[in-house]
Amino acid sequence: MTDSAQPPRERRRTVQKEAVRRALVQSPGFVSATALHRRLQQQGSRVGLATVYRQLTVLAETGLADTVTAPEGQLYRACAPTHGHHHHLICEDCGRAVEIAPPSEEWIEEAARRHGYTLTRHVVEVFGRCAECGAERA
Amino acid sequence: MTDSAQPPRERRRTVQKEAVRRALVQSPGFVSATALHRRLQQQGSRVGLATVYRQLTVLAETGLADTVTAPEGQLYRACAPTHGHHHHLICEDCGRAVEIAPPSEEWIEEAARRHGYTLTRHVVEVFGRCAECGAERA
DNA sequence: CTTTTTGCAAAACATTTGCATGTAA
DNA sequence: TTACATGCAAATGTTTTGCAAAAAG
Repeated sequence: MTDSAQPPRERRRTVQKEAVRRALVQSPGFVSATALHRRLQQQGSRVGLATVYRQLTVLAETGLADTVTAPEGQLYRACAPTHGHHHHLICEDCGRAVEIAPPSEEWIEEAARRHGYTLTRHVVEVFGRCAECGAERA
Repeated sequence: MTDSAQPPRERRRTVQKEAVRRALVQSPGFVSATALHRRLQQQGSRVGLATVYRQLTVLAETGLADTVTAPEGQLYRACAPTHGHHHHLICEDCGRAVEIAPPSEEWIEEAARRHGYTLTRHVVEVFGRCAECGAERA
C-alpha cells in the first residue's frame, strides 16, 4: 500500500453496531463471527451476518477487539483499547481465554534482526483445555 | 492422552503420496494446499486436490510437515521428522520462513499450569518482511 | 481378494461483495 | 437530503466428504 490517506471513515452510531459490541463483550472467550451471530439471534437482535463480520473487522481495526486466527476461522474477543496486544491461553473446548504474558519478547526482535527481517506482527497462541473442560474430558 | 489404541492406519505407498511430499519439499516457505496442488499440476502430476489435502493432513500428523494457520488458510512446510515442533519467522511477502528458537518455552507450561489448563499445542508465529523483500519495499 | 487410496463432484463452512433499501446526521 | 450502514443473497475460497473405481499388498 502506498500510504494513500484513506478518507477517515465516518462512524455512524447504529443499533446493530452496539448489539455486536455488547454481544462480544458478553462472550467469555474468543468467539467466531458466526457464533456471535448465532448468539445475537438468540437474544432477539436481528443483525445480519454480514454486518457482524463488518463490525468485527472494524472493532479489530480500531483495537477494540483482539483477534486470533484459528483453524476454524477468525476469532474475536472484546478488549480494552488501552491494552495493546497480548497473548492468550485458549481452551479448545469452551473458548475461554486467559491472558498470559511472556517473560520477554526481546528474543523475537532479536531473531528478526539477526535474520534481517522487519517485524510486522507476531502471534503467540497457546491452546489447551481449561480445568473445567479438562475434568469432564471423555 | 488416553492412549486409546487407534487402529494403526495402514499406510500404503502411492505415487501421489510421494508426489505431494516431493512438491512440499521443493517449496521454499510455507505453502497452502491449493498452491501445492497448482504446483503439482504444472509439474504434470495429476493429483487430485482432495488427495493433496488428505496427504498434507497425514504429513502434519506424522510430524513430517509443519503447519501454521494463516488467515488465508492452513499452510504447510516440509520438516524433518526428528525436529519436533519449532517456530518460525515468516516473510509476509515471499513466504520464506526461518526457524527460530525461543530461549525457553517453560513459561508456557508454567502459565498453563497456573491457570489449570492442560496443554495441547501452542503456536508462535512471527511475521515480517525479509531483507530481500524489505529492500524493494514500495 | 480385501482394504486403502484416489478422483471427482457435491457439500459444508467461513468470509466477502453487490446492490437496493433503510437511516443517522 | 445525503452519505454511510444494513440485509440479503449471490459469489468466493477453503477444506471436507460420499462414493465408485483404481491400486496396493
